[in-house]
Amino acid sequence: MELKRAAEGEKGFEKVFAFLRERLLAGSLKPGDRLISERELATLLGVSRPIVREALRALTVLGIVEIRDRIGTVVTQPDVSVLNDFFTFALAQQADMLDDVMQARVAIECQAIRLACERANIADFERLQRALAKIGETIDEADAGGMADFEFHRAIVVASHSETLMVLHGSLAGLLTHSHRSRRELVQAFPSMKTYLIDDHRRIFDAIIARDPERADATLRKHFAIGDEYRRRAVVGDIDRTSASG
Amino acid sequence: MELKRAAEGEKGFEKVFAFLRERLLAGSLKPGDRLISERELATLLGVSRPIVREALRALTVLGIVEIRDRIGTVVTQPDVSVLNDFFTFALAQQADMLDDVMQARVAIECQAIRLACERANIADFERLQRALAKIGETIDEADAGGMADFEFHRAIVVASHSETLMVLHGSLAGLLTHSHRSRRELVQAFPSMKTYLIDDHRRIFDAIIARDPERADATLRKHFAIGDEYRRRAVVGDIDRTSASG
DNA sequence: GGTCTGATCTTGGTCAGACCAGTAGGCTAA
DNA sequence: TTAGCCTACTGGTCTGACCAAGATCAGACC
Repeated sequence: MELKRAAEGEKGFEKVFAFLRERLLAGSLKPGDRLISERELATLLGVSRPIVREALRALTVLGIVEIRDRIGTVVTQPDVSVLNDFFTFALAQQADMLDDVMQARVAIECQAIRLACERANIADFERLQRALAKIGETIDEADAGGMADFEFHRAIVVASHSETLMVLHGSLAGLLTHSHRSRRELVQAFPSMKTYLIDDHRRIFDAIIARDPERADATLRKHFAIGDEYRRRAVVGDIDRTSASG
Repeated sequence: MELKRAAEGEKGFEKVFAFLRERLLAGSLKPGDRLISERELATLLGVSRPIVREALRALTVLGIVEIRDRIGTVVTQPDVSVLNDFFTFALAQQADMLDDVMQARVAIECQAIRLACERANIADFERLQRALAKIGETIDEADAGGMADFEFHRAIVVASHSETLMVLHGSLAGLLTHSHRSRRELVQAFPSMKTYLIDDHRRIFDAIIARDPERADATLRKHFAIGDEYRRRAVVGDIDRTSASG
């Protein structure tokens, strides 16, 4: 049935979106490629231009393509920054999602550190070393400290040389920054956290240098656990009883 | 007279998007609320309806609102599943990345199995049990066997009760179905794989039942490693020397 | 011959008005 | 009162048009 429903049974928007998704997933549309013009796309798929624009706009907010005024629409390198939009909205109402996303972060980093132990090269070590040093230097600054912390963890993922892990980790970064920030703010209140932060990252670094995946994973996992513990105790005002860091 | 010059100076789409974002972040638009009609929104902001639709479509792909045909646009509860689109696109553009994507899958599942050890309930156990049984039943069938294999691993992630991990795993799964298939095809050629497949999954299941995260993680990790080993040896035609499974 | 300039084509950005198809709610008729 | 219809409203879409500015290339100028 349905006379106007073109070849596929999808609605206008879905049709265009599906058409583009197909090409994008199949690889016939790669980053850097320029799409055909909106008008052509419209006539090609038998829909109106506003519909095409809806689909392109959808892909834009997904960070898949970029609409350049008077130039055309080009496929972009997947850019995780768009996810900030989503996170911003989502966090505005559903703050409990943070813990859940943190699980994914732990997953990514623990796998990354294992790979890093196998694959890390001199450049990776140096990056980790720099980040480690920075953590020490900025231990008293909330903002810079959080940044240094993030850079260290990011360096771990980079050292894994796994593009996929980097993409996923980058995606979660939006949430992590919040987390890192608030964690750092605890430092001001609880001096014992300084030791935890510096020593823990040092141990993690050492494990990578030693190329010991099991130890690295375990150390990193413990690092996260202790961080959780700190935050939990901070809520109830009880801190400085975290002895089991070794 | 600068007719189309927007009051705020933003382009049409940005204006509408910003307008809605404001209300959403401020909380004056909460999940469940219904937006005013597209027409009203258009006249209210001094833009055309197609522009309003672009903005609404953008919010739709971000999972913030839902456009209901002939009903209206309502604010939805944010959920991470919208990231599925993004990840699918983003990961698809790394063509040779199958092995790399596998790393992410290992990451997700190993974290999931740890959480599963803590959080799994009876229903989860039952689902795992069913999947385990199915693996045994379909050990000689490539297609059904691959499906059963996937279901078991999926059940692990579901048992983690982490929405984020489920979403990520779901995204990766699509890219790895091929992998499952080809692995299963090895079974026909190398009988020793039957034992590996059945016993390994059994051990994984047992570890979850025992609620032992470390053992579960290690067992699952070994499971993946052995699978890799099989495939590697299959390439060079040398198989059935995989003694180092214990 | 080579370079600069400008008209023209093309592209995205937007608008206005229109029609369709269901949905919801009020109104009418039984 | 109640069943059923009618209409206003909603999203879904199309058509055709105009604008502004980058891209292109012919023709003028050096």
